Amino acid sequence: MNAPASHDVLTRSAEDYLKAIYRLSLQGRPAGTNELAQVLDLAPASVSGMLRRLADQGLVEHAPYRGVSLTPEGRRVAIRMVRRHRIIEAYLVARLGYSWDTVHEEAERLEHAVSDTLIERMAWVLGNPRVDPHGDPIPESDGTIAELVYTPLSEIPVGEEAEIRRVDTSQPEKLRYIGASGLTPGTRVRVTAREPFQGPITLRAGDREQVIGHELAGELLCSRVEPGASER
Amino acid sequence: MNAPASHDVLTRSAEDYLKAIYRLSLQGRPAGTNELAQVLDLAPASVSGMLRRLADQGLVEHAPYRGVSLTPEGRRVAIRMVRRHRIIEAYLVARLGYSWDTVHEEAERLEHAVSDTLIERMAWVLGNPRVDPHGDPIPESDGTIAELVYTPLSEIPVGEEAEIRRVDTSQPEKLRYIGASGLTPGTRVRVTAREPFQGPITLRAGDREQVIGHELAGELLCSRVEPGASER
DNA sequence: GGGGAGAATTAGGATATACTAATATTCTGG
DNA sequence: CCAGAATATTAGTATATCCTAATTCTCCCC
Repeated sequence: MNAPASHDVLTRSAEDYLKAIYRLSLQGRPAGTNELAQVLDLAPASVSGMLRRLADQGLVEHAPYRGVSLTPEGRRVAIRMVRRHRIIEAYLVARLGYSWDTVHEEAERLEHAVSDTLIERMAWVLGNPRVDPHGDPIPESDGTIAELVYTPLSEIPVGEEAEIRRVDTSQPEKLRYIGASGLTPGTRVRVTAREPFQGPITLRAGDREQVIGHELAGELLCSRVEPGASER
Repeated sequence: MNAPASHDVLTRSAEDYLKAIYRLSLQGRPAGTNELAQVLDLAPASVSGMLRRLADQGLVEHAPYRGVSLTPEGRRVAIRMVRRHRIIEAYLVARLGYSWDTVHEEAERLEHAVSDTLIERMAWVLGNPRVDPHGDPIPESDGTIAELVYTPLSEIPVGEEAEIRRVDTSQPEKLRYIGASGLTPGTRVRVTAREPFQGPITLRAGDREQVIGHELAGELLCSRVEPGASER
């Protein structure tokens, strides 16, 4: 499938570091040590140590005191992990009755243990889905990933309609709340009001009106719907 | 489900040791260090060390120079691992197109990573199967396991009929050969000849006649079929 | 019942990963 | 342009697991 790749085998830890660095790199700048430590829930000193080892293996580029970024090889590994994670999530929800707020944790462990074969079979059984249950894009097995640019619901102008495409959190409580509010990917909403200074946003989905906080709205990524047109 | 249990969490290694000790204990005597080392593919010295640690944790009873056996707690863990392993095998074969000669390896890794929830969902989706694809019994979630006593095909008298119930190997090549020969669990065979001195055994399955070695026949576990009666 | 053979253990080291505490570097505001 | 804050690294340990080599124990045979 993929992984024509390299050397020996990576440890779980190494895989987690690479995935975290990948995610932080999406912000457009190298990832910082403290930042990584926070995401991985480790002491910064531990991160420093691991970064050196990853650099020795050619997986990251580490300029001390300057941050880390992935080498092409490290990026390949990271994207492979992301593919695994999201396919697992999609599979567990579609075939084993998982809810979208509980899959993350399970996938977090399984992604390190499954074979490439199993991943490809899960993907095949599901018809090679392009997104996971949260709307996150699933990288292709060749490493291609379509990181689509969506607009946070918090930035949709009042009066406009938008379709929720992706929910950018993995916190179970948040996901449960969002799910209970019916704001899952695929839902169309119209912003009917917005209070200034990061204030709450009022929206209408179908015939249901509700108010959500600005921060939460920032995690609901949408595509705008041209009035009377089909978008995407 | 199960695991109302104990202390912290066990490492993969510890789980593997316990499973191996459990398997060896089925022979009716405590497991030896070298024996374990061989099964686990480790140096005997490493096993000695781990046994002490497992004993400290109350999972095994280790009389130095005398062998190890499981404590009730250790046995609980071991059986839990066996349940996981077998449910995973059953699921992969039933739902993801795995063949019986490739599941073992995948299950060997997954059994350490899946949650109890996932295991129970897989079991549920399959209708709580009682055996895995090799005919090995799946322990109940409460730890009950029916280790049925079967007769090796190598001991079925000439002329008698038997039903293959369980195939006692995890070697992929062997399993492929057995599968290709049609000697899977559920198959009925009649022993038509047997050469002395561990010689080959001739058998008829349906209208197909074949000869298999004595050792292989010892790994095909059968229930004898009373002529003209339904057995079990 | 003394020697071995074989089985098992201990001694001493290596690797991978994490931690805390101490130190070094970089940035930033006055 | 420098002092303190923020950020990051190094030093020194700890744990878990494995290894090889050396030692100890058990058992059985002559």
